[in-house]
Amino acid sequence: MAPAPLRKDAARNWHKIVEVGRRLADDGARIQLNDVARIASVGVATVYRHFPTPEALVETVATPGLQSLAQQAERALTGDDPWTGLRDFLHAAISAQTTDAAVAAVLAAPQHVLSSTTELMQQLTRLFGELLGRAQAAGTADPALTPADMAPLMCGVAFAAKVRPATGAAGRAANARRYLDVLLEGVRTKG
Amino acid sequence: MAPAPLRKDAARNWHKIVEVGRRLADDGARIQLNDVARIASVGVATVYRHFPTPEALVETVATPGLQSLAQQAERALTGDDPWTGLRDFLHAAISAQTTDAAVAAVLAAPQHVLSSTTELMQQLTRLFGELLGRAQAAGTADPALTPADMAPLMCGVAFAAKVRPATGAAGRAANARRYLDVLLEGVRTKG
Amino acid sequence: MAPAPLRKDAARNWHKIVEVGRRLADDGARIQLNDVARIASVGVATVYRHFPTPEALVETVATPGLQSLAQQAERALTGDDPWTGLRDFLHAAISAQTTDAAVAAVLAAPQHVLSSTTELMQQLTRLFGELLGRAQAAGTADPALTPADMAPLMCGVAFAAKVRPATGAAGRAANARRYLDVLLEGVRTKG
Amino acid sequence: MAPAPLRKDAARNWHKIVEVGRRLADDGARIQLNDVARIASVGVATVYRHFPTPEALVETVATPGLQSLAQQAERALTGDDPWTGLRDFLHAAISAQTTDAAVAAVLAAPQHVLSSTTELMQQLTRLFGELLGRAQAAGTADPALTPADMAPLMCGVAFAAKVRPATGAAGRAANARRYLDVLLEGVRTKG
DNA sequence: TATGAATGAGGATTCATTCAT
DNA sequence: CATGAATGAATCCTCATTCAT
Repeated sequence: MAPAPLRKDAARNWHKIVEVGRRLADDGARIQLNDVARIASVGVATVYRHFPTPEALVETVATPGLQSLAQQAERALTGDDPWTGLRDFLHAAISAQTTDAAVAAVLAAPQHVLSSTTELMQQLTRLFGELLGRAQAAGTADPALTPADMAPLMCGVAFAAKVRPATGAAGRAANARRYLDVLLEGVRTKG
Repeated sequence: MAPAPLRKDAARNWHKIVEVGRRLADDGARIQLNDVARIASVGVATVYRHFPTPEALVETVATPGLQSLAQQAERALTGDDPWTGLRDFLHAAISAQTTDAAVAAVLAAPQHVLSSTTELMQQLTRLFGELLGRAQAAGTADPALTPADMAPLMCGVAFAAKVRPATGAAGRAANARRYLDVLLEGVRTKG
Repeated sequence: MAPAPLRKDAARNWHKIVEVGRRLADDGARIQLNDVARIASVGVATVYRHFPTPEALVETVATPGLQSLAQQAERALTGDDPWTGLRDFLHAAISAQTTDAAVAAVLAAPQHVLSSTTELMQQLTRLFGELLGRAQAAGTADPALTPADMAPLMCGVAFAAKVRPATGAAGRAANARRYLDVLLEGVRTKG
Repeated sequence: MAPAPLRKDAARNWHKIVEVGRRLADDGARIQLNDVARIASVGVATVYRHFPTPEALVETVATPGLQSLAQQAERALTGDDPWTGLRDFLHAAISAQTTDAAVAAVLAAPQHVLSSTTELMQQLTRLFGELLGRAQAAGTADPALTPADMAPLMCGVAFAAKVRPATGAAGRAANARRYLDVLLEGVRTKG
């Protein structure tokens, strides 16, 4: 989220660019670095220096959301009830994707251009795995699932909510929650 | 699937174009009418006359798959066990999406350009609804779900399988089936 | 105006095409033979066989108007007053151009593709010359003008009226008349 | 006529483009931005940035001619003899159109894309009106004419000269002058 | 002769990226 | 480092004309 140490003016530009990137990513539109530059009132080359590709910008935009997600996972791991921890975290994951299109894009991407993003995603996958593993060990989660299934499943839920016609962001978010609840019912092992 | 009655040579071109369209759609790539023309060894304008937009071609390519899906739904409705009917049909839907990228694209599209596609999708939604309704009436499916939820959920499952790294088409298909089974477990009402 | 002797069905097509050509020419739009074919519900090649180029069609459309103009010129030559004859004929020429865009196009064209049009235009130029010559001989028309000036001047008046913003065809025609009257005042030799 | 303040290299390109535009406009041909780019040895997009449409380029090319015309009109208004002022100015207007095809195009266009051109044309129409009004007040010009008639009439004269077959630019210019003289004779009120 | 599908060059425009200032 | 003009390949689409049926 924070740029490498930069001169003060460079840092200001960096922030302006990321801010605009966030706005454009939210529209779901494919980001064009030229547009970003124009809207941010910054030279194109400045954008290109900071973010060589649109993906780099998207990943940067997504970083805070992903970090917060990782923190929530770690907090969930400290709780007593494995199932509750898993469930609450997955709700957070869906909420993050619904709120922040950049997070959804990065979660669904087959690979990443920033090494920091790659690390973050590995961390996230590990945390997903631990949460799932705890629940499986407790006998409350389908043992057939693997850590690598969790992120894709979350992307699927978010995608389903995007496909489903809905009125407004709130409606879409509500659908996403419903769909996640159905899925969780399938993940949970019935006693 | 079949073109409007055409002259023999026109029909040959139509088929060549659709064939190429199917190949390109399978790659998941965004179809470019110019490429289609080149690969099909046909003039650009010929492609444009038959299919004014890429969407028109994709929908045409998807039509047989969607029709076959509709037939399977109708057959499923004739079975005795509501749950089995629903389950088998949803497996067919996932299989169709995994096999035929055009089907996946059309199912996930917010709207369609061919009136025939629109009708087909309405028919499909209706059949989805009937299958779901029968299962709900029998007390074996979550009553909170609506007919309009089914297609999005299927798109979500297919998307999840696409996001999940896998080796080969077979691996992806297997993942899709696993994910659908998890979801079905969530849809099914437990006695 | 009349086609060369044709089979009955060919003649019917010829008329349909010319009729559509007249409508399209009236819009002032550059005629496209393909559009003509579509609107006339006739094959493109049929249009091309009858009229190899748009100009051929335009000239054909203009022919009746030009012929009627020639007749009016000949009638004007039989009158007693040279000036009245010239004046009335020029009014007719302006009216023809205002009414029939094809006439205006042919009159302003540097050359023609149909030999019949070429002949008609030569005849018209000759008649222009005779009317002008009579008036000049009577001392009522500027002797500096030549027969070859008349058609261009008429085109100029029609063009001026087209440039001048006006409401509706009637307004444009009225402007054209006013402009012609001013010009005639300049042509007329004052006693 | 002058570009907005530009970087030195940008200004050089701007001038090259306008220069080529002037040459192509003189041919009377419909300007194609792509040709302009090629002939000016400049990227297409460079032309498009400076002049989004051919009209914008034509209007820019015409601007110096129109400005000079406006200056001549203002000078003509300072003279003692209203009729001489009007006459000389109209000769200048015809000469400008004959010399510079872009001027003719802009004068005849129903509307303009550059606001500067619109303003220039309004100014010109006002000056036309003042010159005409002075002559009418002095009883030497047809009171039926309005300011809005002057530009169209000048376009008509230029058009007539273009229609009239002539040898070389000089011949065409001579015809235009003759036609204007005839028209002026019609405009002038005879004592 | 009539048809209309086929052609593919041509035209307009955009966009990601580089580079001179 | 910052700027934004320049680039030109790439894309999308139309149209006049031909030719197979």
